[in-house]
Amino acid sequence: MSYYNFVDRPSKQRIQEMADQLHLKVSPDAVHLFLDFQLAYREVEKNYESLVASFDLSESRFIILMFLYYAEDKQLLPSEIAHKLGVTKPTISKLLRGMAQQGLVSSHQSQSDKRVRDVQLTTAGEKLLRTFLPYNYRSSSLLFEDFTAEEKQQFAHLLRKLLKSKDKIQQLEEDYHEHGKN
Amino acid sequence: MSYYNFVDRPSKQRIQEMADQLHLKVSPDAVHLFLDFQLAYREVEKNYESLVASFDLSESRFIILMFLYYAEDKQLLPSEIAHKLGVTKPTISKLLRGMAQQGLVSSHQSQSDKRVRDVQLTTAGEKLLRTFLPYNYRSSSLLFEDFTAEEKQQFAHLLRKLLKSKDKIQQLEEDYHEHGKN
DNA sequence: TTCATTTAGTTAGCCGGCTAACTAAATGAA
DNA sequence: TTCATTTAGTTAGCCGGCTAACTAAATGAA
Repeated sequence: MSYYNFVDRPSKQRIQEMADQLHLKVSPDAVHLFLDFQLAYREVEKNYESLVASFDLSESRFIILMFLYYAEDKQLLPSEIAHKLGVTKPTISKLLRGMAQQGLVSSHQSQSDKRVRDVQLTTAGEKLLRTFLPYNYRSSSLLFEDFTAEEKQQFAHLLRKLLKSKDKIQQLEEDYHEHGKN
Repeated sequence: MSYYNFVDRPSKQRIQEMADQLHLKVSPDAVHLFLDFQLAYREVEKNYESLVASFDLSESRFIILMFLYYAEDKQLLPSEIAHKLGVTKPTISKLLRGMAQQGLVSSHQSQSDKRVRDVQLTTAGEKLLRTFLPYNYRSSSLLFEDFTAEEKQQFAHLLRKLLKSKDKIQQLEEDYHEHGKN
């Protein structure tokens, strides 16, 4: 069975009804648009992750291979990779252990600092990266194939705008912690 | 420390260089735009999930409360909830067990079909839902606050277009399974 | 009426995230 | 030079996803 994220999506009417019931003066458009955004991402990402998985990779593992490929001596520290990828140390620890088992990276204790392990891209890792990369390029190209140059520009603009607004949600959360709970 | 998803993003130049190296005739724009899309979603979603977590909920738990609220007798079967939410049976099984422990739902074996458990929204569950809902509306409103009506319409249009293109990635994967592996 | 098939749900175990708590090593101020 | 502090990494255990394999009950064709 093929699962579709969030099958039962509320209609604008239902969103409006609920808002009225709660005496909220809001437009249902924004809620609906946020759901559209989430759905679009999740459906696209599901197919993208599935493509990546065909190569025995995950998106994170692929990006780690890219980081190593571009690093000096094709080598980085776990903490550097964690920072670049934007994940915590325990997460990178698990990912690298898995990639080492796959033979995509190798790691050795550093001589200069014995707390540290140098993570090295293996030839197998580089080979897999080169095999997958064309598919990665193609997937993005296909995804935006039907977009005009103007539409692509618009989309980038709207995404930037959205990204800037994310702090407002954080602000809302802080307001709740300060006042809302009482 | 505040983590930022995927800190080290490749520049268009780097994307172009790699494409040249692989002799791929692709524009780096699409790859870059896909990364923008992923980043925007993940950053927004991170803050949204954090807001939801302030109410001892996750997005999935919140949506389940909504389904139950709108259901006849405020009651559904696990399999119905799984279908509406678009997740597998094991996932819903875990979620509902957690929500029952929180006291948000209760469940009882059905008389008519003994394989089945009726999941019921509790008064505590409904109360929490009513507390959180205004924040949910506000978060979406804030997110799109700076969008003009036209921009919202454009965004919805572009997201629909993107959603339609997701099948091309699946097609690419099928092509790989058939031909690419040889 | 029986028995193979279907349906509903759970359990085990994996992945990629997280936090909390830990060990080991390096650092730097007194 | 010492020792508190910082830094690097791991382990345990949680969450929300998944697949595979299972049990129990309902169903429907012979």
